[in-house]
Amino acid sequence: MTRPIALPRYAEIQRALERAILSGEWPPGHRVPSEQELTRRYGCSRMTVNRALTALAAAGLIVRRRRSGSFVATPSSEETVLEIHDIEADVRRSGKAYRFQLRSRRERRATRTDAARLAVTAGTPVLALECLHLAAGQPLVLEDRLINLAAVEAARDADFAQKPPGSWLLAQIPWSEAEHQISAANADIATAKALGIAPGAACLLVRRRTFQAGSPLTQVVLTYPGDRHHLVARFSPAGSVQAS
Amino acid sequence: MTRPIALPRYAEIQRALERAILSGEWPPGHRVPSEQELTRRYGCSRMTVNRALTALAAAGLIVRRRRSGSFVATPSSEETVLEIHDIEADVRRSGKAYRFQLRSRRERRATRTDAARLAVTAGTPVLALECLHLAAGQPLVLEDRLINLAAVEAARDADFAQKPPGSWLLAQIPWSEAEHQISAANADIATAKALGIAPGAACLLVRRRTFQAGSPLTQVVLTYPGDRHHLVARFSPAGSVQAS
DNA sequence: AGGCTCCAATTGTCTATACATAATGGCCGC
DNA sequence: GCGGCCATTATGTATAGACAATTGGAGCCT
Repeated sequence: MTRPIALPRYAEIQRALERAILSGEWPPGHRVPSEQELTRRYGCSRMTVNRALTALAAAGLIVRRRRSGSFVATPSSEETVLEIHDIEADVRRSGKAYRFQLRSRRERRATRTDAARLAVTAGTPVLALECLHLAAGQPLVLEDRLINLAAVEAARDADFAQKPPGSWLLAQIPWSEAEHQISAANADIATAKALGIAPGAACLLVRRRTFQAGSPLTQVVLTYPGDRHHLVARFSPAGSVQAS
Repeated sequence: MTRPIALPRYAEIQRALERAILSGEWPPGHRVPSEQELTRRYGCSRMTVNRALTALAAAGLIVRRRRSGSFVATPSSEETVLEIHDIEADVRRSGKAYRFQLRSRRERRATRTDAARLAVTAGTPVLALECLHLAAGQPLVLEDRLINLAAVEAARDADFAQKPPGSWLLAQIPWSEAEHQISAANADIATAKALGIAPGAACLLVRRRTFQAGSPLTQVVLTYPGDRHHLVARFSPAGSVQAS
């Protein structure tokens, strides 16, 4: 059992705000509590709160304006490699209708393949989900997810037919580390059929593993039609302040 | 006229150290002066110095170790989406033989297509290069590059048959901002032939534009065989990149 | 109404200080 | 020598306080 290690307070604050933003609880434009308010709420000094907010601003999650306050940033319409986004919130934000299909749900003990995908030992209880996200009625991305039930027990009882597992996880489970692998592959028959593209069409694969204090939480493979989607990353040499 | 705005002191320190590192004056492993020392040198408090060093550490330029001090980081051998990468150095680091072919070199005034790719006005002098990087004798990536000769005049006389343009640019030209777009596409006939893969095979496309103070320097499209290559990004919640 | 000034809220930066934490390198006992 | 203990050093986090810069909005004047 991994006891929650005491994070530094600034990190804790940062996490809390981050979750509210990424989960969609605070939509773009929503006003983040002022430093004063957070200082009171978390019982710490303003410098500590400031450090958390400054980091969030550097990460592009919030925008800060003197006298006005801090506001949740409106994400660019393109998906950013550097962040974990809630697909549902993303689609709705872009003004399109969102729909979601749970195509399969299987609870089992990890096979050797599962074990390799999730970085757990074989036999660990896992939940395998396959779903399809649709934007404006058109297939957007195929999600093939494994959840480590040993680490996320609540997932066993969650109703993933109603709420996409990504949204649920983002809202429920804090994570400390993530890893993306991005590659390309030709769509196989099943994938092509699900996404409504030609078999063999190039797809963009985003493989993501998320960890909490070193133990794996979930692994997901997102398959995007290659011609309809791209990822974007914008950055400066040393992560210095961006002039927007 | 933009008069030099007085940067905050932490930013000034950060930039000074950054320059020493990026210019190679301080090689990887070189010990950065301690906070004490910098405090004395810049005549400011330790918190201010600490802020600069913390930012550099977050950006992965330095590594900090208690009791030992701060050291210039050795660039990671992992290919990270977040960094601009010298393909030659990377291949050699992985122990494979590196070879490089300049397939074409054309100097011209920007066509409308060029202008759109590079974000310059049509008519600007540009250099168009196409090259192939090989690792262990096998085609690794196809590079299709445009260089803005108005911004990088020295490129006109550089011998890109000897040194890959990416390496040359990285060594010569400082950049302030970059943008990645990652997508997937099926290989067309020419691409397939160059990379030695089947026509229609899925390829990973990395489109990168680099800027200096707002003006575009270069645009490059890297085409990787989708099955042989992937990009990796490791990060923590707020987007602070972890150097592992 | 329209325009002006001024106040106050909020963020941005900086300082001085304090204590926690990690780890190197030497001291000491054997 | 050798092994373990410990002082020292450097970073990591946190605090309280201060002043600067920006700007939304209230209130005032015309």
